[in-house]
Amino acid sequence: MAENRSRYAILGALTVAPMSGYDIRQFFALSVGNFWFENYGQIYPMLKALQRNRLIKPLARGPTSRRVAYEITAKGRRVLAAWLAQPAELQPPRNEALLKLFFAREGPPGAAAAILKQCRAHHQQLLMTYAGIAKEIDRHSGNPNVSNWRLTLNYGRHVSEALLQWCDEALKAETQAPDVA
Amino acid sequence: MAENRSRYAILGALTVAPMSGYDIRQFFALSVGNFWFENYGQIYPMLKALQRNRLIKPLARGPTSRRVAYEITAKGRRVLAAWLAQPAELQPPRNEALLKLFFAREGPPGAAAAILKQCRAHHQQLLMTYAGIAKEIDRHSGNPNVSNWRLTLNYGRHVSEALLQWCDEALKAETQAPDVA
DNA sequence: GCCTGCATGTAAACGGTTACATGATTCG
DNA sequence: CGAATCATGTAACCGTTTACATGCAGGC
Repeated sequence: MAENRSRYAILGALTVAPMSGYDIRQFFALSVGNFWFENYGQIYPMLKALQRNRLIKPLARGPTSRRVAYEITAKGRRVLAAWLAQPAELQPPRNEALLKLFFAREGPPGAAAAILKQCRAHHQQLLMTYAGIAKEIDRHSGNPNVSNWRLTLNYGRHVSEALLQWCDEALKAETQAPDVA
Repeated sequence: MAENRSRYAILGALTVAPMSGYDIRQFFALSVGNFWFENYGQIYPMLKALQRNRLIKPLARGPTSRRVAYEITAKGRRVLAAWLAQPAELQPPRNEALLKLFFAREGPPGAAAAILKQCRAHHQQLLMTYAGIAKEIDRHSGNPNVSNWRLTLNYGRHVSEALLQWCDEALKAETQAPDVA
């Protein structure tokens, strides 16, 4: 398995602003939910661990609030930077849709077509979501991070457009020589 | 986490031919290694479990060999078909490369460019691998599965071509407005 | 005889998800 | 007051990887 990426994801989130565990989850869900996610079961224990290693430190909290926000330390930034300098893991090892398509002949008639249609709808939906995100990004021009936001957004766009085309080609071939014996 | 897909992957492999645990690992590594993989720690316990549930059954083995091959039963085929009829999980939740790009400004100068170059080389390499696989598939024309093999192959081609283009666009933008402050 | 590949397996650790428990705050 | 949301956390479980252990078979 890949090494503990939640550690770096959380450190990265804290470079944007000091955050609580709750904030961190919101951050991932609302900003980069299309390619990253963290849940509480990872976040809270990791915050404790990062604090023990002095990679983050808690900010003083108001006496009325339970909320504990953390900020990244200089050491934390170094650890994050070292990770960012490493090559990334490209291409996840498993793709369930392709596995199903590979064995589709063993499924009911039209199983392959069903997955292709599901895939098509999925990426069409994604492209609409991306269009919304693009507008959102445009509203923050001036922020030094917009170029990186557009970068990750364009990744999704390229992939979804390519896969829409793939679905269409495959569905066309499917109707000409269908699975149904 | 997604439900136990190793179960179905192994059942699917056994529809191709009766196989031993060793064979199954080879099968995934050599045929669909670009989008699926199983290791022994999953395979052998799962074979026992599948046998207990009567989804597969061991073939008689020669007295000289330790090798135990399994074949899928009718019940096993039904279970596999039921799974194939279900919608697939599209788009894995985590993409490490995009996470790194998203926080690239926190890394050393040129961190984003380094990842983009790595990505470019990766997909160029993949496209060459795919060309080899295409030739391999052509050699099996007549096999009823070739259409599905081409389907999964084309998925990879579409994605890699799209991402090559994405890398080039991104690297071009990068050299115009580099990360290096 | 030795090395490579065939072949089967297990234990421990790790990463990640899910479900649950608890209670404060805020707003209508 | 009640509902939604803020907020923190834990325990159990599951899936997956890694490392290890064992030994046979075939070819150089």
